[in-house]
Amino acid sequence: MSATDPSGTLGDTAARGFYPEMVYQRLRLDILNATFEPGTILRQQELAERYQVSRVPLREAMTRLTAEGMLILRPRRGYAVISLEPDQIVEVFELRAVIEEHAGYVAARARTKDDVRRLDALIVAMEALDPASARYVDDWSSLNYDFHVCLVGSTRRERLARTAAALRDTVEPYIRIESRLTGDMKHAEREHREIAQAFKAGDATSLAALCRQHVEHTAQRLLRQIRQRSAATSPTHLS
Amino acid sequence: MSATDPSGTLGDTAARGFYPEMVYQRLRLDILNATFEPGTILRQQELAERYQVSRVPLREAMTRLTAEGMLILRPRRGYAVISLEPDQIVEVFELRAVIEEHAGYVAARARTKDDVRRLDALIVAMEALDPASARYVDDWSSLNYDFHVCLVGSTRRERLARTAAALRDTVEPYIRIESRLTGDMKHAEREHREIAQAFKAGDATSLAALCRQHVEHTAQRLLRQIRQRSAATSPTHLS
DNA sequence: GACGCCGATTTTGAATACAAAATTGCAGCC
DNA sequence: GGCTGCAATTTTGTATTCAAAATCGGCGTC
Repeated sequence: MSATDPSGTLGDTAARGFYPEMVYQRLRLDILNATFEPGTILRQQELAERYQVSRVPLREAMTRLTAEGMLILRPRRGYAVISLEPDQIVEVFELRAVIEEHAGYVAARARTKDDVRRLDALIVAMEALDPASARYVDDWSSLNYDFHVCLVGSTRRERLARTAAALRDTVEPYIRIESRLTGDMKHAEREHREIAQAFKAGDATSLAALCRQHVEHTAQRLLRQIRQRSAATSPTHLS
Repeated sequence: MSATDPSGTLGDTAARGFYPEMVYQRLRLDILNATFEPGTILRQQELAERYQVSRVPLREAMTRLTAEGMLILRPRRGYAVISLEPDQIVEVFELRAVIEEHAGYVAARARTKDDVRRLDALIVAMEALDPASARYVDDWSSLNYDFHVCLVGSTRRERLARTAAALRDTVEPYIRIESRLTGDMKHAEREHREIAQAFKAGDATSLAALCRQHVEHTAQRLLRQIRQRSAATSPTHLS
């Protein structure tokens, strides 16, 4: 799976100058970063100009993102960034828990020395970031994303990696939005170190459990934040 | 999730006369039925004529199927029906085992009386088919497909259903090809009855285990057939 | 006889053009 | 004041068109 094709949907060619792929990558990042917030309706003309292509390759990228669950299409109305209710976020995390537990189990057995080095390097990079920097949360999120890619990629199972990525992508905007508000990455970093340890040791049972817990804890933190914030935003009926 | 939108990728509208959706449905069935066998290169002009649309909506359908893993795109070369090595088939079934076990657990708790009736009806319909009929395997496969849709649909979890469907779809052509060769559906029918029983009883633990086993057994039967057949086809090196 | 090169043909990718549906804004009415 | 209906505008979906890349086939050469 090449670096420019994280979802592994293309064949073997490098696909230089293949517009749909490039637009897909850029639009995908814009959604993950919540540059286009959940619920945003995406005007085709506008986006085509943003990415400097015609509507044709743009629509191909949107179709792909729709199939992956990051966009929703209402025919003749347009595409919109998927907006998830708390219930749906829970659903995605439950599925992720099941799948990434499995991924952890497989990864502990299939991983190479190189995988171990890469994962460690990512942890070092994350912990080396300056929490006071303006880009802190975004940089951290990007590395954290790579951390998960590295982990499931170590399974050497294309389909598993794709499935896990698609699910992660749908909740990633929510995680980033809340991360920006809290700025607290320490909980995740502790869990990452535990995961890296079991990963290096090749302890499949432990790694599976840790991966599941990591997903569950992430869900818990996220949902707590969302509920707190929605309680604060809508003053409820007792004004 | 509407009957015309099994993958749940569209919004709420009925999408009348929306070509990409129609073409998607038809092409998808043609792949599931192995009308286009794994590895087949799909010529766009030819297919557009087959489905009576221009290449534009056809390509949209193909993009979607590519994202779902049923096609593969090699840019500037064309789309082809995905062709899986035995290893990859194993991978998909392992993932399915994990996911459908989870689905069984959830379904046993979320299912309605109507779901139970529908599942039972499907079993009755399957067992009522005439094994001597020319259409037997195809009709049975179609009902079997609905059986699984009903089961995971009973979880009321869109995302889970979509994920499970996408994985099933990639191996379905192989199952149908082998089913046509053997014509033996009895093993699956016995397992279906056990599943329906736990489903009706709402026994989450049993249903989860049965779903996992059903997937595993299907994989075992399929792979045994494939290996037998490939051994018979290629006479190996000892001529 | 096999291999490689070069032109003709096919096929895909992308832009443009057009048609149809949805949205917007405004006027008139209750 | 708010609602309804209609026209103008916008926006999407689809066909057509064109350009570029890949494939195919024949020819010559080794």
